[in-house]
Amino acid sequence: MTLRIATWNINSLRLRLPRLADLIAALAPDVICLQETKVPDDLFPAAEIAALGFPHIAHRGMKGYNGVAILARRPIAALAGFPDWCGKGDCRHLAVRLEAAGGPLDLHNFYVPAGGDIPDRDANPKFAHKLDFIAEARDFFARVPARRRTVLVGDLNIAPLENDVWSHRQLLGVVSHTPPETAGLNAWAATGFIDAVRHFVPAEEKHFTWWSYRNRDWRASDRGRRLDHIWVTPDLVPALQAETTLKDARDWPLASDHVPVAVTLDL
DNA sequence: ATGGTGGATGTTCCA
Repeated sequence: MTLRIATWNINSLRLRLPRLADLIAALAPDVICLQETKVPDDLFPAAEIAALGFPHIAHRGMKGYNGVAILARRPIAALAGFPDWCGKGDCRHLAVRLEAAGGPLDLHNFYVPAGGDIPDRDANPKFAHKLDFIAEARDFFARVPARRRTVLVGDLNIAPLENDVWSHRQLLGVVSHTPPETAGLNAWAATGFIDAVRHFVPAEEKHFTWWSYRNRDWRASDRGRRLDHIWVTPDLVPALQAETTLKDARDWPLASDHVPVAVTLDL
């Protein structure tokens, strides 16, 4: 069986519900992980999403900011027992178990703090929060030494490789590509994950998933970053079939500043 | 060095 998992920072689920239908039409995913839903749980548009073919939903939202959701065509079971990351009560993580050929598969959906503008943990509490968050995530995942059948996706808000940003040299001091962030993200991944997108796209190629709203012509200037990621445990690498980064979504009407990313697993 | 845009909110915060 094939399982296609998509991740997208939708930047307001209620505003961009029509774009969710576009994503489904374009990628035909089995599971969709969303970040920045910006919708409290009691206002979650579950019926509308069920009507799009995704009746199985896990969501965790709050008013105005953050918020994550996992939408599935087939049943999912929410997983519990995770930290309240950094003790903030934020809605930045959800995990579910999917039934799949060969046994269940765990799926984590993360929205890592953006980290503010100043890349200094003493001057900027948001940057400290970001570094602490990824360190706590690293420590949590390190507790299981040989994790299996696990997929981790999300807006991780860090572009770890030189070609994950439009200019490595110019972004070394910009939050999302600074050495403490990329080292922190690499340490998290090193607890037992493979970068599934770079499995398909050579590290020598520039590859982005986000382009700022503040560029007049995002495609021409192409000052992008790869902030959205899909990781899999090594036992799933032989199942990796394909990767799609839906760059055209950046030109959709009322676009998000992030585009959807998907991988297909043949399980 | 600066400011540029967008979403949710409410007279500003977050990205």
